[in-house]
Amino acid sequence: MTNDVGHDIANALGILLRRTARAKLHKELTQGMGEGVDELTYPVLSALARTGPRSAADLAPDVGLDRSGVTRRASRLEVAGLVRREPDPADRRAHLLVLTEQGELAVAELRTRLADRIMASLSSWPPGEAEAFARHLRRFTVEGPFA
Amino acid sequence: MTNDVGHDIANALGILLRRTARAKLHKELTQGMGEGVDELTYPVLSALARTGPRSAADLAPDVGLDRSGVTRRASRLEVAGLVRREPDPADRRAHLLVLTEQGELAVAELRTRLADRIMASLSSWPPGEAEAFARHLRRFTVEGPFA
DNA sequence: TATTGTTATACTCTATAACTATA
DNA sequence: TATAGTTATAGAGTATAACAATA
Repeated sequence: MTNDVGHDIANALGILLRRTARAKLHKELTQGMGEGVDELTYPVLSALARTGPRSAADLAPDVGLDRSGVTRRASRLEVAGLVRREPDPADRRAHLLVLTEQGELAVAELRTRLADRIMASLSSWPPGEAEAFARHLRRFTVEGPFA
Repeated sequence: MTNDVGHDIANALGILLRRTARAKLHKELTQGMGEGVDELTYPVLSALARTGPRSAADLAPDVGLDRSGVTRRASRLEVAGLVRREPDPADRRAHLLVLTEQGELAVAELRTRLADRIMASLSSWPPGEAEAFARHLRRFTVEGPFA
C-alpha cells in the first residue's frame, strides 16, 4: 500500500468536504418540502428518525450544535408541524423531541430522494463495486480521521 | 444492486457531511501551523497548491466562496507571508495569488499530515481494499450527487 | 451543586453592493 | 458594457451567558 493512496483519498475528501458540497446537497434535497424543512432543519429531522425521540441536549452532538442551537431549529420544525415536544417521563427537566406523523412522512421522502440520487450516480458501476464502496465508506467514517 | 446500498451510503455520507466533521478535521490539521493557517485559509492554500497561481475570481468556485471572500482570506495569508500577489501579465485588472516558498512548505506539511492520518486509519484494511476504496471514492466525487 | 430548555447578546463569517481600474 | 480586486454594509447563524425549573 503506497502513500499515494493517502493522497488520493485526501484529494477526494477535499471535494466532499467542500463548504458548498454539504449546503448544496441539502438545499437541493429539501427543495419544495415545505416551510419548515431546509438545509438547517434537515439534520435534526434525520437524527430524530435515526435514533427516535431525544432531548435537545442529547441530540446536540449528533447534529453538531449545542443545545441552544437544537432548540432553535426544533422550534422551527414544531411551528411547521413536523416535530412536537413531549415531557420526558424520566426527567421532568427535559422535553423529548418527537417526529409527528407529518414529520415521519417528510423524513421518508427525504431519505428516498437522497438514496435515489446516490443510486442514480452508481447505476453505471460494475456489478458488486457499489456494494464494496458502501462497505468501505461506512468503515471509513467509523475508523477514519474524524473520530 | 438493491436499494439498501443507496441508504447505506446515504447514512455514511450523513456522518461525513456533518457540520462539525469538516471544521474539526481542518482545525486539527492546521493546529500549530502559525498564525495565517487555519480552517478558513486552508482551502485557499490547498487549491493554490493543486492548480498553481490563480486569480481570486478564478479561485472562488474551487474554494466555495465568491471573489470577495477569497480576497479576504488571501489577504490574511499574505500578511502571514504564505501568499503573495503578482500582477497578471495577461490581464492588468487581475492579480495572481502565488504561494511563497513558506507557503509551499506549509502546504507540503498539511498534505503530509492529512495523508498520514488517512493512511493510519487504513492500516488494518485487507490488502488491496484501500486502493479500491480510493478509486471508488474518487469516482463518486466526480459522478456523485454533488455536481 | 449540576443539568434541563429557553432566550438574549456578542461574535464570526458570508454575500451583496458599491467603488475604481482595465478589457 | 463587462469584469477585475477591494472594501463597507447587512444579513444569517452560532456559541456564550444568563435565567428559572428540576435532579
